[in-house]
Amino acid sequence: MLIVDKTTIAEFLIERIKDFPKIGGLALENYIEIPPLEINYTYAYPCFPLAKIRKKDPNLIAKNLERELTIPDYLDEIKAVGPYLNFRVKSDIVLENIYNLEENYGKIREYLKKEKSKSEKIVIEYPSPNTNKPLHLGHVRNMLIGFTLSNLFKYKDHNVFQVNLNNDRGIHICKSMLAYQQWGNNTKPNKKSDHFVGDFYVKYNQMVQKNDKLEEESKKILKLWEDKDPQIRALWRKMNKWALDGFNETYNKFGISFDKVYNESEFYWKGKKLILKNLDNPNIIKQNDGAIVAKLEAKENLPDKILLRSDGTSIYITQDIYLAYLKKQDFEYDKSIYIVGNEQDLYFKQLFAVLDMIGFKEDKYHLSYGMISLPEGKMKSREGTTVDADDIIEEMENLAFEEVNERYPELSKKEKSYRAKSIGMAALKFFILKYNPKSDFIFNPKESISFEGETGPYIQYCFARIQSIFNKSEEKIDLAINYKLLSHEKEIKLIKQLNIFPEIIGTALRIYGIHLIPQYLLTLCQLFNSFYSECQVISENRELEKARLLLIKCVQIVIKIGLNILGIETLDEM
RNA sequence: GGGCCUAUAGCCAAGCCUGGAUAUGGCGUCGGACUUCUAAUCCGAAGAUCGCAGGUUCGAAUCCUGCUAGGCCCGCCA
Repeated sequence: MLIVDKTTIAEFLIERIKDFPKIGGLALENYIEIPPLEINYTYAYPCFPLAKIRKKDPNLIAKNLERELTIPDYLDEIKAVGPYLNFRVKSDIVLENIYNLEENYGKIREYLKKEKSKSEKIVIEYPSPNTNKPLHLGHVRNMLIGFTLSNLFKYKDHNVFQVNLNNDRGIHICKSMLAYQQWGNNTKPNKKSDHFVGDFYVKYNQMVQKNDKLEEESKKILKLWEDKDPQIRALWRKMNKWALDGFNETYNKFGISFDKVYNESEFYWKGKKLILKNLDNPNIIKQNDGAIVAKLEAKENLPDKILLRSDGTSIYITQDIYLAYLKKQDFEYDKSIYIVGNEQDLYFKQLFAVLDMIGFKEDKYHLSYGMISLPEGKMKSREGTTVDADDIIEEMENLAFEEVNERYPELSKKEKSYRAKSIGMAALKFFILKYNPKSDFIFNPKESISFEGETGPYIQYCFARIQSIFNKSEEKIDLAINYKLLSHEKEIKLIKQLNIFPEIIGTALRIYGIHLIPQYLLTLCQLFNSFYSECQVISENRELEKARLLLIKCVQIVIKIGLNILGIETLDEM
């Protein structure tokens, strides 16, 4: 087995071109690019830098290189096109690699070189909800990013620990509690229990408009809570359980589980000691009013940050500092990742700066994702104008059920709802994951719930179509094919796309760009569908059929790897 | 007042890290393809001053500067 990627091509060129321009510090792979889709070559070397050195026309240099270079056995062709030197990798190599490695194909470089890019311990913290209201679309994005990133690290053989932090105390919780005390009549949930709790949070915010005394009342409850008033604590435990029970149901729907769940209420005061211990640090100062502040302005060019209130009590960052140590102690991690929205960008810069300042120089990363808003504007949980996580799942599944029902009315109800669940979740997950996590986007409920175009079901459909061909074909799939037969333009494009999959996986991990995987799958499936409509697989020509079967088998393998990482199921029929 | 982010066809996005081939898809619009492996599909057409103005470069959507518009954030909330 042999790997041919950008690095391979760059190594090949560097060995043979004496004046190959080595621009400082770049990784080898950066000299080579993947040509645009319409160019039927796998890799390209642009000759402009050489042209500069040699003071010659890049077109001419490309032509000369084409003549001078002996084609290595892993390439079909080296071809000068304008100022570009293009390379085409042999189909045999690509298809054999995929067929032999199967689910491991996406990590072929590590696999073959056995350079065992050492397995790291990685802690990923998400979605860290407040326990006073149900999960909404923002949490859905958070969960999908966290889950997918975890899968991606796991796929690359890292040791991933998923942890969740329940923000289960504080004034916002007390507001829901107050509303329940006032208007709840001590009733039990008559609906999904976190929704039941959330209704009281909305109720509070409605009522506080008319009666601003409620504000004070909720502060009283907070005080009572902190004084460990038994009745308030009992109410708090009861409502928190309702909220968390509801969350767990939703986590289950997404297939998410955690290695450890932290509750803010169990340690929020513990950071205090840590801060006080660092008072000898010249940048951590006790002000005249007693508050402790981290001076970040001079050194870090960040606003100063209060670490402890003037009355000595802790604030949010106090416990986050403690939690950083706690996670290190619990997992001995190499890297700690926080999945948190971009409205907290500054907060995390400050948190990390403070941690560095007090000697906690661990590898920390804030994966900051953009907000989802609705066509009419921002979602506000206070006003209950959010897109609810459970509702959107249900809506997607219902619509998928209708679609399945329309196409295959004769199927059993059980089979219909099995497919509907799978397709509905695929649509929801893919819709959110195909966007760059860093950018904001607008969720238009009417247009978003679609099973056509750039969607999860489109990818699933592709998989099922391939499966259906396997069911019909009498030929055996194996590597004993005539690779020369795969010469149709659509086939060449497909093989080119298959070849770059491991590099996509590598880049996605390096830049935390998990959207690269859905984007890649879309292109792959578009190419497949285009191939499908032009090239008949099952055929009188047995040799051709065998060749094409192997090709689409490889497509199916890669789709499966990709969807697995996204937490999307494949269906053999749909 | 300061900081960060964003701006790509009617709409939604990819591409920006690492400058390179005619700016890539989808939705919508118009036209076409099911007696052939699943039409949740495919093919074709129309549709882009890549926010504006400069700069760097052989070459800029991509890098730099300024400007405009929008979003988010800015010491005792979480």
